[in-house]
Amino acid sequence: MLDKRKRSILQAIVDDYISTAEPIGSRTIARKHDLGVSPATIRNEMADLELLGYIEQLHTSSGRIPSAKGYRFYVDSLLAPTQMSDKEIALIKNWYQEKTRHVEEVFQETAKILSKITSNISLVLVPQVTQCAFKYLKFLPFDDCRAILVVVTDTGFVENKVIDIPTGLSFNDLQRIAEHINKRLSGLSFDNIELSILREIQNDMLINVDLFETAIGILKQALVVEKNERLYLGGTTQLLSQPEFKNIEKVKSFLDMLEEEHLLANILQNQKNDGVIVTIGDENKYSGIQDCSMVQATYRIDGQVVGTVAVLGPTRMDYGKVMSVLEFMHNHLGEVLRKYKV
Amino acid sequence: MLDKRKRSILQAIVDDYISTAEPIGSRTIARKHDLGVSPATIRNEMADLELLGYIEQLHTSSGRIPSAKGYRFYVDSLLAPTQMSDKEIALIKNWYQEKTRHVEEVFQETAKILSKITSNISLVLVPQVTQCAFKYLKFLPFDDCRAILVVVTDTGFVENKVIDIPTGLSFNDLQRIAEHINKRLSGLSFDNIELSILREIQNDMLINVDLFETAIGILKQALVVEKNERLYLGGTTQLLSQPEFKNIEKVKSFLDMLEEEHLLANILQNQKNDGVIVTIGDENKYSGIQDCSMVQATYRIDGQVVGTVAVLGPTRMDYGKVMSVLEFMHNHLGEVLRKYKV
DNA sequence: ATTAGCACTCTACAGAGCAGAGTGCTAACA
DNA sequence: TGTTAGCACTCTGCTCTGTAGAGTGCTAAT
Repeated sequence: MLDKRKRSILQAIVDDYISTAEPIGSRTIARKHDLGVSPATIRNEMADLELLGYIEQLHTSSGRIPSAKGYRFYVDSLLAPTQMSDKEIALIKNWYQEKTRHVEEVFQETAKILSKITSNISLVLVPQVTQCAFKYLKFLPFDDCRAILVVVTDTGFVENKVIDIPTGLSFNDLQRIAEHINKRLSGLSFDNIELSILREIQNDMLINVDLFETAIGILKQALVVEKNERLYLGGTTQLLSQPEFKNIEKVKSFLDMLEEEHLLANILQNQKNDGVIVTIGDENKYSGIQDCSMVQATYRIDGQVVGTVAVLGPTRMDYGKVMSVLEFMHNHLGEVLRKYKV
Repeated sequence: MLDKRKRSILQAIVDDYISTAEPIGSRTIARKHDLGVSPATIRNEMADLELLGYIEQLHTSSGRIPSAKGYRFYVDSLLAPTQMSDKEIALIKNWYQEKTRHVEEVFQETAKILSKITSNISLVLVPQVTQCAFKYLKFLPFDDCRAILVVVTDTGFVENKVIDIPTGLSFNDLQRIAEHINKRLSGLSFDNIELSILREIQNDMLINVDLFETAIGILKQALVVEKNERLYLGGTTQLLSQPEFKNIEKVKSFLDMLEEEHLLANILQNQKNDGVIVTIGDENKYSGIQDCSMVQATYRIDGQVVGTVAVLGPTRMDYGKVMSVLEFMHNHLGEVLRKYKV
């Protein structure tokens, strides 16, 4: 365990580096932070800290910057848990009120809010429909050869698709099929709708196999659609403001990486604990972001975890601020979704 | 009118500059293009071309680059109209087939295709629902206090929203309201649905003013939703590959500008002619893109222009390629939309 | 244990010098 | 008269050099 002075010095280094992005020297610390000791003493302490692996040097005569281990210690032991100010909270609530009418907009605006406040990239993982329960589906008339299929979940997600009516089927047939399916599937989560159940329904109905396949195909298609586009990204342009992305090549490869949406979605999905989690540098499993840090938080509807929000940025990020914002989202995003959507 | 040799030289300059992004000197032209004259002669011709305003010099001893006027002449008189190769066309068609299931995806993938092929930013302006005709609306049950409103247009757009059932109204009341509205509005374009008609309906129905206001409010809300998000952007990261955006500040201000979506949407909407249009440099009205060029093209469904696609990039863009791709979209996007959507 | 002093190291920046590419002008040539 | 070779000139971009500034580690004194 570090003694008090070492902790103060480490804290000074991390704080300063986060705000200036410049390596910190012993004189700077002595000047800015009143530790009551001379730069020389600080130098000795810094040499110790470097030996212990908490800070690093870019070259022999440069100041020190925090290592991943240093950030980790800072986040775990030095950072006083802060809350967002009432003013900021009011601002966010107002933002939601003004800009969101649709569910999708809540996710999108959440991504915008997060990136705006933290000046970093934000990710919002949308609840997967497969975790919701099927409520009913319904066919609406469109014209002689087409109909509109509407699928409704218990959480109020509504998905629709214009479909061709299979030849040989009347609109009434479709309605009968819908009724049957609804009777059997209503209340089941999409994850639990297995082919076996669908087969049963088919037997019950004694209808032509082909027609049934078509109907199920349509249902599946609607589900596929819902699965897509379930990750909202925000603030990719914020990158350009960060000094670590002065190099345009770096920006490019990073943005290309971001387009591999499913990878990011996987990372977010794998969060086990409920709450705010910080992953620093090479603690990240996914190599594309090993020189970045990610702070993520789950959010819940009716007490159940349905999705994750996250902020991704250079390891040199304002952990205090980012964590407080995500803490807020962790506690309140469910409420917002509830209020605006369903 | 320029004589043949001047035209060849101008063409050489534009072609080379488009592919290398470097100013072109007289020797380079003599070497690469077999014009049968010495660099000195070319120098004289270039001096003339500069005087006439077709080319420019960055500093006294640099090579020449095309001016806006030069590009204009190139596009109008030097560029042989090219068509996309069969291979490319097959590639695009295949892309649509694999990646698009939903209408929205057609727009999104169109943006991706355009930016990928042209290495520039692409814009896809989605048909506004207000140009379509209202077909019908329908309420679907959700729970005791909420219902789902579905609005259907004649082109197959379906919009839905979960709404609170106004207190005092039963689900049956909603259905009666829907029937009435459908009877009166079906077939009208959204642009033509004026408040006056809505008032008439209200009188017909002899229902409580408040309730009616609520119903109309809901309808309007659905329309507002449809109006949003009608511009798809693609390939913003392509910018970073262009040498004119080496400067990171430039990239940043440009991306910020792009976020003002409505401005871009306006530019695209104002296209009067049906077909492919090229706007070079300061021919652009909107100052944010006056050092860029934009190539835009309308697309049609059933012969009627419903939207615009465009490619935006530095004036130094491959006009031949961009124009051929947009020509293709002009002719075929309607088909694709028709095939995949309705 | 702390600190002042000192020699040393590394970066960032500015200026000098040079090679390379390009130009305009002039005079010679077909 | 149109074309060309030759030449002096200009501007950029690169490398090299020197210097100021910040920072370090070590040593010896407090």
